[in-house]
Formats: sequence, structure tokens, C-alpha cells
Amino acid sequence: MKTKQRRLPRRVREQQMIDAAVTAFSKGDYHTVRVEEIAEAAGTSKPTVYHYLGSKEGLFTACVRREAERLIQAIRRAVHEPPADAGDDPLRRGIQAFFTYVTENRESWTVLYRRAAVQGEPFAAEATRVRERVMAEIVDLVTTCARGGPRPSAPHDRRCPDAKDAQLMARIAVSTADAFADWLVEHPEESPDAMAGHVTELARSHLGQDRAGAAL
Amino acid sequence: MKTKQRRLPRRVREQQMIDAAVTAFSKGDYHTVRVEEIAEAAGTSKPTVYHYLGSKEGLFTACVRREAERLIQAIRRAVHEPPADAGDDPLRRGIQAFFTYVTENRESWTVLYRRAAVQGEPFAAEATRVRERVMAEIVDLVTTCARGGPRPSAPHDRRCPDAKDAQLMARIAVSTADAFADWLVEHPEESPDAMAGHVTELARSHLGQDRAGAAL
Amino acid sequence: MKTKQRRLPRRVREQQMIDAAVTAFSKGDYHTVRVEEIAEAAGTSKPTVYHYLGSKEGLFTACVRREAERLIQAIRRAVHEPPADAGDDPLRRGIQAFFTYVTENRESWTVLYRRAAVQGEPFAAEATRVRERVMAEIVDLVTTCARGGPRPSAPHDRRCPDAKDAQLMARIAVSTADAFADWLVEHPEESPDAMAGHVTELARSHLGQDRAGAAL
Amino acid sequence: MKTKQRRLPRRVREQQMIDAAVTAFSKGDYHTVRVEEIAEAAGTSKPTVYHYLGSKEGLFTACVRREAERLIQAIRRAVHEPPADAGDDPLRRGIQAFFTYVTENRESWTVLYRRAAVQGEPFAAEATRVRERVMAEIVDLVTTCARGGPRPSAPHDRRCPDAKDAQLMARIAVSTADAFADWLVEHPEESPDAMAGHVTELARSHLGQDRAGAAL
DNA sequence: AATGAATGAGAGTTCATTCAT
DNA sequence: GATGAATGAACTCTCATTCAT
Repeated sequence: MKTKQRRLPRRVREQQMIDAAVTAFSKGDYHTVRVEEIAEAAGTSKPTVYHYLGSKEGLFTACVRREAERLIQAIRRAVHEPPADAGDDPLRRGIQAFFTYVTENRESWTVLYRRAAVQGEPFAAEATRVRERVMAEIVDLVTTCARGGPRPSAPHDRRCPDAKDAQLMARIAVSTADAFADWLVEHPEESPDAMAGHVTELARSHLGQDRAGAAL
Repeated sequence: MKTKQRRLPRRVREQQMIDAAVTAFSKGDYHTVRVEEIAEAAGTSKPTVYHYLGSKEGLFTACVRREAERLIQAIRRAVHEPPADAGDDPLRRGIQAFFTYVTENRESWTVLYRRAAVQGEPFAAEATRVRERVMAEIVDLVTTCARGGPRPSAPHDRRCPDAKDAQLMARIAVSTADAFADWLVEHPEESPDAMAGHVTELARSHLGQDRAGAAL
Repeated sequence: MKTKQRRLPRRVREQQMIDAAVTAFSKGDYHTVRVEEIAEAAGTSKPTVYHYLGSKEGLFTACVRREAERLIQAIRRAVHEPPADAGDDPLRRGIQAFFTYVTENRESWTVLYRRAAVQGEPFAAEATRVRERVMAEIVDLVTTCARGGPRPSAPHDRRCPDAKDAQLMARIAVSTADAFADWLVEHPEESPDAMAGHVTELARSHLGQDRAGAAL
Repeated sequence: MKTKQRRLPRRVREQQMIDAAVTAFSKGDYHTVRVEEIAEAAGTSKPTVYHYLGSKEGLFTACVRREAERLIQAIRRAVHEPPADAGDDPLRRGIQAFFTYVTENRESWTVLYRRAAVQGEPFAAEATRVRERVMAEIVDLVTTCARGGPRPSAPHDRRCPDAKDAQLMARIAVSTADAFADWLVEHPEESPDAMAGHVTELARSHLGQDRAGAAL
């Protein structure tokens, strides 16, 4: 057990604060979380939190930013630098990575999807922007991949599904992943992979079907 | 337009309060909403709100209860007492009613789905219970109807999807409806019906596919 | 069981209100008692209470006045119109009556002695005045009787103990009675009479002793 | 005269708060006292009071605890470590110390005896417990000393007055001390010592008389 | 760099009191 | 005469935020 470290370099302390904040914000409402409790969990004091992150809103925003970045990187890695045994369908790999992230990083996802969504909040501005970057990433995934982008073997798919369809699919993918993550808590015997498969098919079928009849 | 009425009977005022509260809670976080602002919107004063509903939590709970009831009734009516031109697939009618409700009663739905979801809050207790009643209703819809319940013309559907599948489908339906409602705000040209169609198929396909190969 | 009477004559309703108020004020602090609860206990509504007694303070004052009057009358009756078997020492009869009243009318006494004593309260003015009337009555009892007033057989007692002593004795009598009343709740086997005897002796001895050596 | 100090260490501020609170609670009813006024009197702000003492009730309880402790210590010191010129009757010394305390620390005593007595109040719980410790201390004083405990020169006093008697005496002593403190305000020429003498005799006489005829 | 001390501002809640029927 | 309806005013308590060391 490490004893409480004092005088850590700023970079490290900041990360500890954000760690603590993600946990806290995932457990309760933005307003329910007290800055002090985060400071304590991070092994520091309130003023230090303010010194580093500026305000409660800044703290929250930092969480959203960092976690969004992690999620985006996870998807990109799965698409562009897949491990050897990951299959050769990048759309599927991407969606699977997304499902896996949501499932395995519940706190992170909760903050990203559930907390940052509250409109009319002071923090909404920046948070919403970050949130949209995540959506854009997934839209991009769907668009690029369904179009056969990195996937050489699907030439008939070459049409670009229009942005509208892609956006809708992205949203459905996200909402499904969210529902599924909850579901998994009660049914740990299920695997995210199966669900990811369903959604991949749904996406490909929907994006193809609508325009070309039989995309599969 | 009636001028602001003073001295209304309790029943009426209570409804006005709940009306105002639903609007307020749909716009902001539970904690962001000030009771006084609700009182004013309802044409009354804070003490009267407390006199009638007991507490902020009581007010919130009253909203959740009333709106949940309305949603459930809308679905039941669509399933059991459909208008003449409503098609003869009860599952589809139910899901359609659900999508329509979510789309047309955004405030109501927001309170029901987004606000009541914050776990670990004092107000969550009753709200969560009510929320589960709504889920149960939809599970019921999926289960009964997919099984061919009121739908005489689909004998091949007779398998009863097990509770697990039905629950997952219900959650996905709900989550998707929520996402779709947002979507509709940006794309008013889309109709809830089309979306309901998609989801109905998704449900039927999922419930069938997994266990019976090609149910459709 | 009488059904709740409506339309009672004012005099009666007022008494019911005061009854309820005495009970309520004896149970809790002045500020803890809610006017509404008194109204309900009296079988009426709040506005009626205000109509009759004017204000919470008025209600409280009415209680103090009525109960003080009752206590004073009880003492006077014991001194001046004693029952046949009551002994022929008027001082003792008076103190005994006082002890009995305090013991048997705990609510009344609590309001009179414990509640009306809080200084700095809005109601203090009138309540204190009434309270002082009670003290004066007891001082009077001690003074008159110890002086051999109505008691023919104690000529050596003729000196008038000065007001100061009498007042002190009165206060001691009162505080002792108060302590004793509490005591009796836990020890119902004791009788007020014995205690009254002690205090009577104490009074007589003190008032005599100090000035004349052997008053008894 | 020190100017109003800002930034005092917690321990000090807490004492100042309790000082101010004792004064405030002695002047008015628990409910009449506003926390803010205490904070101001203590040279701080409301939130600091809450930060340190937790709640109004906590503040009140802290007062009761501290003052009770002081009173008890005063009595113990008088009994066990008397100054040279204090006489050699420990019962008398104890009672005298008690009377002196009540007389000289009117605020403290008022809080202890008058405010903590309101039953059925939320704040009464702990306060009542502390109050009983004070009573127990006095009972102990009466019991031990009357039995001739530390008093070597009174062998005929050896009977142990039973707990019942001791308790009654303690209550009367307390109640009388309270009345006497009021009395002293109007008659500053009297001394607590004289009064203590009276009560000591009353106690010894009562404890002896009843059971043994003429104990003195 | 780090933190104990301190607070302004505001929220929920309660209650005596008054209308208007 | 009696009462449901309504509220002004006040109070406890909380929390993000800032000094001063």
C-alpha cells in the first residue's frame, strides 16, 4: 500500500484528480458531487484542485475531455492497428472496440454519455462539444467502413451512405451500446462481441439496404 | 386566454404544479430546478407547493408517476383498442405508440427517462420503481406480442422469447427511442412510424434469429 | 363517543381551544407547537382560532390566564372554604392544595411554570404578569397564615415576617413543588401530603426561626 | 482590547462559538435563537459554525456538554480539593459550590437547566443525558457525604439514605438553587452561602429525620 | 506547492397569518 | 360562523470558491 504521496509533479496530481472526479461524477449527479470529496479521494485539498483545474466545471470538462480521447483512441486503434487475431472487418472491429470500451469502462462511459447530456447546465457548452466529437468519430467509422473504406473486399458498397443515415446509425449504435452495458451488469454471461455483431449487421444492412436493396 | 386564476380547487392547482414541474425538470437537472420557479410557473407560491406535494422530491415523484401512467396508457390503448386504420400487428402498434409518445411528449419523456435515471439520489427511490413499471410494460408488450399473442396471423412466431431476450429488446427499444427523439428534433422530416418499423423488425428479428435461424 | 360538534357557541369553542392548547404547550416548546395542530385537536380550523383568540400569542396568554386563575382558586378554596376533614391549619391546607394542584394538573402547571418563564419572548410580557399573580398569591398565603392570620391559636406568631422572607419562601415552595411533581411521576407511591407537610414546616420554621428563635 | 481576530485556529474559534451560543441560548428559547446571530457574536460566519459544530443542535449540545463539565468540576473540586478556609463539611462545601456556580454563572446554568429541559425536542436527546449526569453528580454528593463519607467527625450519620431520598433531595436542591438564583438578582445583598446553609440543613434534616427521628 | 480557515449566495422547508367564499 | 386556499418572511443548512499562511 503506497502511503499518501505529497509533492507530486503537477501532471500526476492532475491525473489523480481526474481519476477521482470520473469516479465521483459517474456515481452521482453533477450537483451531487462535492468538490471536496473529489479532492480527498485524490489525496489533495480543495484549493489545489482549484489551482489546477480552475473550477468545478473545469474539473468536469477535463474528465469529459480525457475520457472522450480515450474512447476515440480505442476505436481508432482497433480500426487501424488491430491485433493479429482481430478479424478483417474494420467496421466490426470498430464497433466491437466501442462496445468493449463502454462495457469495460462504465464510469468513463457514464460520465460521457449520461452526465454530459444534461442541457442547460453551465458545463454543457464544452461537454457537448466533446460529446459531439465522439459521435463524429463513430459516424466516421460507420461511414468510412461501410463505404468499404479500409475494407478491400466490398466493392459494391462504394457509395457513400449519406450523412443522415450514418448519423442515425451512429446514434442507434451508441444508444444500443448504452442499453447493452446496463444489461451486461445483470447478465455477465453475455459477451459484448455478440451484440457488436448484431449492431454491425444492422448498420451494414440498413446503410446498404435502404439504397441498394441487398447490402449483405 | 384566461387571466391567472387565484383560489383554484386543490385538484386543479396540483395538476398545474405538476405541469410546471414536468416542464422545469425536463429543462434542467433535478438540482438545478428551483422549487420557487415551478411555483411561479404554476401561478402559485412555494409554500402552496409544499403544502400539496410535501417536498421537492414529492413533486418530482408526482411528475414521474403521472407521466409514467400516461405513457403506459398510450401503449395499452394502441395495443388493445386501436383505431380502425392502425394495422393489425399489435407489437408494431405498441412500439409505434411508444415512439410517438416519446417524440410528441418530449418533456414528459425526458423527465421519465433522463432525470429519473440518476442513481444514488434520494429522489430516485420511487422514481426508479415507476421507471421499472414502464420497462415491464414494454417487456410485456414485446413478450406477449412477439409470441403471437393478440396477433392471430403469425403462427410461426409462436415461440416464447425468453424473459432475458425480451428484457434486452425492451431496453434497446427504449434507449433507441430516446436517441431517435433527439434525432427527430434535427430531422423533422422523418416520421416516428418509419423508426418504429425499424425497431419492430429489429425486435422480431433478434428474438427469432438467435434461436430459430431465420424467423422472418 | 360524541361526534364532532359543529356550530357550538363561542364560549364553548373557546374553552375547547384552550384545552387543546394547554395540552399542546405542555408537551412542547412554544415555538414547537403549531397553531394548526391545536385547531385540529379542538375540532376547528385555524382561521377560527384566529377569529377567537387573535394570535398564537393570544392563545398562549389565554391558557396562562385561565390556568393561573384555576390554581389561585384552588388555593383560596382550600384556605377559606375547607372541607370538614381538612385540618385546621390554613397555611398547611393552602400549601397542600398547591402541591395537589401541581401534582394533579401537570399540563396546567407545566405551561404556567415552565413555558411562561422564557424571557425575551413576545408573550413574556403578559404571561409574566400572570405568573407573578400566582407568586403573589402564594406569598400572600405564607404571609397571612404564618402571621397567624386565620389561625387563632398561634399568638406568638403575630410578627409579620417581612416581605422578603415571605417571597423567598414562596419561591422555594414553588420550586420544591415543581421538583416534587416530577418526582411523583417516577414514584407514584409517595403522596403530595407528606411533602406539603415538610414544606409547611420549613416555611413556618424559617419565617419564625430567623427572627424569634423558636417559632414552632 | 484585541481587535476582532480573523483566521484563528479551530480550537479557539470553537470555544468562541460556544461562548456566544451559551449567551444566546440563555437569553432566549432554542427556537428563538438564530444561528447567524451566534456566528456574528463569535466573530465568524454561519457556515463556519456549521462546519465546526455540524448543526444548530450540535451547537446546543456542545454548550450543554461544556457547561455541564464545568459545573461538575466545580463541585468536585470543592468536595475533594477545598481551599484552606472552606470548612470541613464536604456536603456543605459541595452544595455551596453548586449554589455559587448557579449564581455566578447564570447563563451557563440557564442553558443547562432551563433550556435543556424541554422534552420531546430533537435537541433534547443528548442534552437530557448530560443533564442527568449533573443530577447524578449531585445525588452522589448527597449520598456520599450525608453518609459521612469524607466527613470523619459525624459517626451518627452513618446510615446510607436510600437512593430514593437522595434523588428527591437532589432534585429539590437543584430546583431550589434555580429559584434562588433568580431571587439573588432582585436581592443582591443576600449571599449564596447563607442559602447553601439552609439547603444543606434541609437535606441533612430530611435524610435523617424521616428515618431516624432526630438525626442532628 | 499546498492547505486550514473563512464566507457569499442561495436552496429547501416551515409556519403564523390572512383572504375570499 | 366557518374554512379551504394562499403566502410573506424567516430559518436551517450547503457548497463552490477564495484568502492568508
